[in-house]
Amino acid sequence: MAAAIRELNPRQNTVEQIYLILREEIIGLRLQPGEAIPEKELCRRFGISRTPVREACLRLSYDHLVEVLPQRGTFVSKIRLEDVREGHFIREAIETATIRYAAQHMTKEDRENFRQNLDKQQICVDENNGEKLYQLDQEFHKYLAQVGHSERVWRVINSAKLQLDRVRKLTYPMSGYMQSIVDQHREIVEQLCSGDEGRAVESMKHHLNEVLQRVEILVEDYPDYFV
Amino acid sequence: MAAAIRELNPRQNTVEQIYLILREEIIGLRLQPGEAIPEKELCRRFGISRTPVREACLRLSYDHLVEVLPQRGTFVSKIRLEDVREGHFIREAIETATIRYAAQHMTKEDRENFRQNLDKQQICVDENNGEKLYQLDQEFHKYLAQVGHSERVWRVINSAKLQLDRVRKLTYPMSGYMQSIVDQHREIVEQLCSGDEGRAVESMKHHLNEVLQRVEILVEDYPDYFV
DNA sequence: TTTTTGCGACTAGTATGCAAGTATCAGGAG
DNA sequence: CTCCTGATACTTGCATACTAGTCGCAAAAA
Repeated sequence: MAAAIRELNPRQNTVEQIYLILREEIIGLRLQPGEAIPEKELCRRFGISRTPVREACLRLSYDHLVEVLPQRGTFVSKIRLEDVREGHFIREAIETATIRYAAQHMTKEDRENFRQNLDKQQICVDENNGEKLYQLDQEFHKYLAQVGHSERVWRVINSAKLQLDRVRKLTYPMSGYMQSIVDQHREIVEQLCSGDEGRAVESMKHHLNEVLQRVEILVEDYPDYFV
Repeated sequence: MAAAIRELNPRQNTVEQIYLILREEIIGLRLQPGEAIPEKELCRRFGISRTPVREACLRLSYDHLVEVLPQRGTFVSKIRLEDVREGHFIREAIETATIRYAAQHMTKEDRENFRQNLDKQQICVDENNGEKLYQLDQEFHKYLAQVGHSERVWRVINSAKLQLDRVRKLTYPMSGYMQSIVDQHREIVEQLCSGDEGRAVESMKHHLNEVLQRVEILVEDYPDYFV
């Protein structure tokens, strides 16, 4: 396990900071599925006591990102394909609803923001920058969910796709896939802007489904990550 | 605040038990929106130390059922109508998707279970037993979500409607409303069983929307519960 | 050789005390 | 009378110590 010590801001909520750091490392696969993460080691790493570390681990366990086994240890959860599929089901349901909602509530400013986001995405493809594309991808879907809504809708979507996200970046190197993602995003935006709600929904479904399909293939290549 | 001491099972996870008890009391309005619930008092009440109490409160705060304000106190959250509406949005999106899914995957056993549940609901209406109807209502939607899925889909729906549930029972006394709920449930099941997917979805939307409408009225009658 | 048993080193669960920030209210200044 | 100030009694955040259960290995028994 990585031993890099990161500075925490003592002014901010310690638990939240630890939680975000660990979550990011689990999703980024720097903490691998099945790996043990003893609380004591996390204490040493962050230079704090067990209490906030434990509370962060508990919160991660609510997200099903770690499993806390009493008197045995804390482990990064392995990925269950069943969970990925159910996350997809939930995500598809909400995201198609957000598409319908956005189609009717989008402002000129929203359109402009989407266009700018898409331009940046294209640059990432050209520069083969997967990490940045992932973030812009997140922003894209987040912004879509927030047209007319608070951050809460996005948080539900985000937590539904957590398990998927853990292996999603592994699919980026597939030939032409990053470009394909951006093309699909662009299609969705164009259909939204032209008011073609029905086709925008279908494009979103197709987009999400392809993401799922790509991930399901990974079970063969990375069997250790899955249950 | 209620001071009843409840026995905890020392064999089971303490935090989980506290969490479930408090959640149930918040949703049942025995702990009222805005009310302070100092951790120390909960310690006395359950006869345990602050650590597990605190962890339960943290978890409740992730559900937005309480607000933990550092150095100030822990309070039962007031209800934001905006949150109720967004919860409705999420719930409607997922529950209509579950209807579509159930329409295609329902077994004979499922049909029978729905019928039995509906019969019990009718008895509750006849006996004017709102508490029991609430539970059967929960079971109804839970069972629907679990046709072909694990409990996880239901948990997302349930957490989306948490804020709504906190005041939902207050609408039951409205004249004829309990019967109306059961009638709507019956309509959904009938359309599902006859394979009329589209109309079942519309019935579900109508059902959920009426629940929302009834709750929105309450803001006037119980202003203290809302922000 | 194989199986059983018990000790030791680990783990998370819980209790407790202190640190640090906030609200309240009494008392004094203006 | 009004406003400011400071002591005090709260609150939660965090650190630490202890409890209790699990795992693995070594040594003893079969």
